Amino acid sequence: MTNKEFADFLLPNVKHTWEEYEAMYPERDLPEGAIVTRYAPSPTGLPHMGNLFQNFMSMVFANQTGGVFYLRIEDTDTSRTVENGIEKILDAIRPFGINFTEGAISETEYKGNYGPYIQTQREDIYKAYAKKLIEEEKAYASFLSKEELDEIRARQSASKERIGIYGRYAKDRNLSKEEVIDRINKGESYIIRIKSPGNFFNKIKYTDLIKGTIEMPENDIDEVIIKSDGLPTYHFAHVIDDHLMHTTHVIRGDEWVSSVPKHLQLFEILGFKPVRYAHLAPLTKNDNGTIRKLSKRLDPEATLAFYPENGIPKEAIMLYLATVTNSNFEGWLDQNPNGKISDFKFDFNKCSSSASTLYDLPKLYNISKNYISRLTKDEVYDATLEYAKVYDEELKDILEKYPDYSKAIFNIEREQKKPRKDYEKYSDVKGQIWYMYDELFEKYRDDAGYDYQSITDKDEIRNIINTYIDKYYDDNDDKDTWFSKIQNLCDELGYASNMKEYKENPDNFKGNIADVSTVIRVSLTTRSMTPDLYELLKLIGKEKIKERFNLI
RNA sequence: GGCCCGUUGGUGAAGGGGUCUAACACACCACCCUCUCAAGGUGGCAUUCAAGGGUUCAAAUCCCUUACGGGUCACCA
Repeated sequence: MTNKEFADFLLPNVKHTWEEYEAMYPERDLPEGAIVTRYAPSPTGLPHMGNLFQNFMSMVFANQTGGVFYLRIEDTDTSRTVENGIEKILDAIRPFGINFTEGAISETEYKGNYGPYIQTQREDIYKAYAKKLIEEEKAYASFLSKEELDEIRARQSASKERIGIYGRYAKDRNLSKEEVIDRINKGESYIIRIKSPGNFFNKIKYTDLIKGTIEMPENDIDEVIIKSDGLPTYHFAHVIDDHLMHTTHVIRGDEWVSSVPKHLQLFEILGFKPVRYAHLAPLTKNDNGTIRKLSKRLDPEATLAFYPENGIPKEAIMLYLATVTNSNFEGWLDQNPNGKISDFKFDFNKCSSSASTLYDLPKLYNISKNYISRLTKDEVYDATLEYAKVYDEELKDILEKYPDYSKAIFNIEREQKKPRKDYEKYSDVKGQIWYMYDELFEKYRDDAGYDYQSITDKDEIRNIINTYIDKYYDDNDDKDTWFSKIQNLCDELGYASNMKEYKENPDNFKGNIADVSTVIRVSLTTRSMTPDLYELLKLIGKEKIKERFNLI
């Protein structure tokens, strides 16, 4: 029996040869230096922040080199695959503006010339290459049962040996074809293992794009490549797919670093050009002084749904991920306030090689706050409305009822060189401006509690606001006139209209212009901290100001 | 346990033999500014790079040991 016949016997009914598959997926026609990379999740659950980060990096490196970023579904563990897993992944990623140039687009469809992009639909391909290896005597059928495997592991562990199927433990390696055929005909189940040519005492070196040069022992483990259900293991599928799809760079979590010797060996055995690896450290957080991995169970911010739910702009998240990717991005953005992420040249050398990447929510919020402050009033209005449509009906109604008025509110101290930074997320908006709308003011003013600061005497408060509205306030005043009238009010009532004078002789006055302004501010809004008072008064208008003052 | 990786201020982090008594950002503190807050301005905030040892004229940067943190050792990905 020839090797070819033997391979046919072990893996029957394979439709194409590996040469045919090579021909079906020719080299991509891309510019020099183009990076082809992918996101390759298992449809076993929802993606988390770490995945988004990985996606962000992959997309950015592919885009800036004129390359390709595609989605491949690794569903070879059929027992863990969840229903609609692909849709769930797509839905979770969609709100963030991650764009795949090719790959799976639904449970059944894909776009691109290198598909299918779902591994269970590629079974024939993996088998074709497994047959090649069997023919070349680089892979073999192994009959080790679960019990035998457990026993070997237990023995190795007891004698403090390395664990795994290698060397003398790879006992099916040299079975004769006749014996293999005989056992299969008797109904024994088998899998295909690689016949590892490696020696544990040799070192291999590889250069990780992020972690730098790493030296590790050669792989000498006879790794499984085809499981008993006929599907490939991750290791085999990775190497075949990334070769056929002409992936140049694999950006993945660093739990894979220790598998690199296996993967590199597989590339070599198959005669493929290896991909370049970039291994990402896990995202961690500082939990009361201890650094630990971000956890979907413990940390809401690990879950992608957290962001849209809280009205955190996706652009801010991208900006944050950009600074996590290359920390010099932040400085660049400072120099180029209108710069876009796509204008920045990301560099693998600038990726942190530390053992963990801190995921810092306060920092994200800071970036978000700056981002929102740079938006125009129309953009803030639109984005807030979009958020409110899904998560805050009351806010949605009020924004839709008063579009122009709302935009005028958003425009206070906005669209200028150093804009006001009020909101770090769209869910902050209502809490900051509710008092500008009569409906909300009536509803919430009692609960809000008037936050008077230094002047708390009721009669004095009434005296200040009544004098002000009757004698001084006019909707048509410009800002300077408005301010000088506030000063006049102070002079009339015995408060210092000039802060410097007040600081020099505080005893000469009942208080100062800041105290008086605060009384007006609080009486109008209930709050001691608001945007520019002049703008607020003007927007609300004399009649309504009067009504609100009468409530005091 | 074996094998890998990491450890710089309150936080993130730059820097990979001399220009480092350590960039930058966030946080914090103080003062300044014709109203509060925000913004802005000025100044402050690691004599030291996990600890110890070594190489060198010279170390945060190279080497060794220790400690701590992370990852991995499946017919899971």
